[in-house]
Amino acid sequence: MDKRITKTNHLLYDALAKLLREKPYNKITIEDLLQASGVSRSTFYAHFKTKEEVLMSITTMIITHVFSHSLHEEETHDFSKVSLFDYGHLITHTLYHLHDEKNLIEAILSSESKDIFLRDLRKEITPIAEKSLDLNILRTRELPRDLRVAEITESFVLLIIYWFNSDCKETPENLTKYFFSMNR
Amino acid sequence: MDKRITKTNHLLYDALAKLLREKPYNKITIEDLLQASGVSRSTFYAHFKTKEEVLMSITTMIITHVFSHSLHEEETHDFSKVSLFDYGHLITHTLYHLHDEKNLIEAILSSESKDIFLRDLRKEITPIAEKSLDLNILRTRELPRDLRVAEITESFVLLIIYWFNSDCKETPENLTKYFFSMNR
DNA sequence: AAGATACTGTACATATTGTTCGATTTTGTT
DNA sequence: AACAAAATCGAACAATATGTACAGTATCTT
Repeated sequence: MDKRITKTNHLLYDALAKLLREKPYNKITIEDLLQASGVSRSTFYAHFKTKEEVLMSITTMIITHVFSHSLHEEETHDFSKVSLFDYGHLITHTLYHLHDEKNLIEAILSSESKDIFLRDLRKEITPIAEKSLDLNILRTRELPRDLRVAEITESFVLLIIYWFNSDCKETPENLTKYFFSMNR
Repeated sequence: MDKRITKTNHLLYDALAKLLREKPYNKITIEDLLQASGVSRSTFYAHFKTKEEVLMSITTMIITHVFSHSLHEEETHDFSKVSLFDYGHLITHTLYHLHDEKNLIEAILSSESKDIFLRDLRKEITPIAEKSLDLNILRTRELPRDLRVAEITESFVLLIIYWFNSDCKETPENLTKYFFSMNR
């Protein structure tokens, strides 16, 4: 990948993160992004069509990083033997990775762009939740499968929101405990 | 209230609902709203500053209607005696009211405006969830209070999303059962 | 019926979006 | 080190959207 492209991307990422702390996402214009990043208009449009695409690009970057070790990617393993302990460990691990991007995630979660980020996050978590059900790691409950999957997914999302709302004070280990508290 | 204002409001509501079925919320401009509603530019700005305000106005209208009989408004009653049966009945009742606005809610939930609607919905449900915890109608679990409140609130939101996603096929009574399944 | 209030239509200033293109700088490659 | 490819810049421009102002008309309330 060309260095220049990576540089431009990060200039825009940082600019958006900075702007998100100053004003609501809806009020941020592409113009603002150009100003704050120093990237020229023509360069911007060479990469993105809208500011939503910039945000989605950030989101994808974060999620790719955070979930690089998650359950659903390790297809080669024998998951019929995954224990609750392993599973908990995976969650804890994921939370630590999320913490690496604290600044960026904080900026996103404190704005209306939050919903776009969470939408992508849910998309990533949902298949993991499905697998967890199939492997009987988490209980079925007396619910339609769709609803139960959504419930598991959302419990994780709520956890993250809670965590960042309280400035990541609690330990990932504690949060993992909460997750099981919600899903046993 | 002046008839003309009500009329203008509903012209805009209907226009937004119509547009939401045609294109994503972000792509809808005030210009579009004026075209589709037949309301003049100056009249629009006499009532609203942004299209978000129109959506919030719709949301408020729906929520006011739906929750007019809910738990947190009947302060005069003696809720130390509220039974699970009464509580379930209240949920069922609320769902029936939601169904009255099926068309509008469907349009909103199928678009990105969904998040704005759900934000207001959560704001309405949260105090009810808090009260339900205080009255021991729903269990505490081993969670920080904030997180448990969010969990209860979200279970109701998930229920609604699930319901409308499946075109409101299931009965409110069934959904109420699901709600307790998630919260016992 | 009369005064108040809301609506329309037009006009206009300003801001934002999105595209184009030639000149310049940086990069990856040999 | 030199060259070709690719990315960026900057400036200019058309098209669209936002937001305001005001004079005339229609409608409501009492």
